[in-house]
Amino acid sequence: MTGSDGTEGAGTRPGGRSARVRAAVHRAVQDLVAEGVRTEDLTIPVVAARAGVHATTVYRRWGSLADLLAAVAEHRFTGDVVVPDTGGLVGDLERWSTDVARDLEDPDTLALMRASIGAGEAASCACTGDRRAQIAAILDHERRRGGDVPDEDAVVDGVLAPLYYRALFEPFSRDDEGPAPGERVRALVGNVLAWASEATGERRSQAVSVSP
Amino acid sequence: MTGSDGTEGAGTRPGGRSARVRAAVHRAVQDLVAEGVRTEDLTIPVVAARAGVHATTVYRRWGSLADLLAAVAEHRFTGDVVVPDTGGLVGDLERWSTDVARDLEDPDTLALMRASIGAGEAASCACTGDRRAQIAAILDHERRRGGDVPDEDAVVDGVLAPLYYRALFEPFSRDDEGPAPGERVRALVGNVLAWASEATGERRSQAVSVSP
DNA sequence: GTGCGATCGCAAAGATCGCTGCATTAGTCC
DNA sequence: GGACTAATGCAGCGATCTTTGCGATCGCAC
Repeated sequence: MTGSDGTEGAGTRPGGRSARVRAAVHRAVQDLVAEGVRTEDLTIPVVAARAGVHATTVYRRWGSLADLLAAVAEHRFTGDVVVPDTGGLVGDLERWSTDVARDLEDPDTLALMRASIGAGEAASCACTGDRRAQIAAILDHERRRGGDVPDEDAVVDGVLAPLYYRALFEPFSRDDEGPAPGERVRALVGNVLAWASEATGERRSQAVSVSP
Repeated sequence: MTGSDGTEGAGTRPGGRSARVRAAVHRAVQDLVAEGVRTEDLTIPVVAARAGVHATTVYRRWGSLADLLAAVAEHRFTGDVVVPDTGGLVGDLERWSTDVARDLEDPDTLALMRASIGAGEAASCACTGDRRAQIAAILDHERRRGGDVPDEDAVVDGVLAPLYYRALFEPFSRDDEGPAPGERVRALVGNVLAWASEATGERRSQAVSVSP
């Protein structure tokens, strides 16, 4: 899911040891966060010790914990979901949304997201990774098939936002009552597509397209 | 939910000085966060100094910064929005959503929310305050008027979630292009009500009610 | 008004963090 | 294979945080 293990390969010397250190530190952050280490106890010396790396290295390469978390979040939330191609828009969106929802169900992922959000705006924005790009790709597929597609922002508002909201602010209702995850995702996708097909006529840019 | 100024109102002595200290500390946290103090620089001694209170007091009463932030967030995000009564469901929802959106536009509020989310699950959930209760109240008003109302979860998914998502993960698009805040809110509310009126018949519990 | 107990301020000690020189290792280029 | 240089390890320092014990203050009940 994470592809290769190093993310900022653009450095001047991305060779063997640097990549190993980076991977170890990233892994350490994810492990610690997953183990439920409180945000205030998650400090650079702790991360360094877990990674088997000297704390100085972490200070020099990432500077602050916020930057480190941002890097880890960006590395974690990009490229982990492959854009599906089931042959139809409904299938693509449902499959993709299910993948996203499953990702957000993971307590480790959620913990990393919380920590990143707390670290600041940059790390926060990194949590959505390339979700918009994935949506755009799915819509483009369908558009090339000649189908009518909803607005990208409509998908963000109608599918992505509810998934993230529930994951963040109502995590308790995960295994309580309520519809199964798959069913919930299908309902959300269905609603978005219903607006779209309904608004192909006049009020497309009025009721559905609610953003840039 | 505690009504008075203190969050842990169940204490043994909620009297004058304790209340003053609590208010001063809460105020200090909000002020510091509003001033853009980085999360890693927001420490208990700093808060105490700003509040004109000894750090020991803060340590003893709140223990950790996470708990303090959780208390402040809960205090901040409850009771700040009065449920409107404009005489109709559309007006009520639009007015309430606009209030919520305006609240989320405030950088201070946003920063506090970020810090709280980073502080843990409890503080995170406190950020939504009694939003669900407010929605339920609005829907109840309309129900008593005899009107058809959408599901509470439909409003959460269709209005609340998009507002929170944008505020958290795409704060940059605040004053860029795109529709005015009011227009955006109206579009979201319009969509939710469109599903509802459309689903009054058969598929109410299928397409609209996507959760418990 | 008086007594009790919770709460707060104060000062000092212990612990941890974050940073800065210097020596060493290990990629990378020729 | 050899030289060059980025990247890491190491030790130590100052600053800050966090805790602890004690006296003083203030709110509450009688």
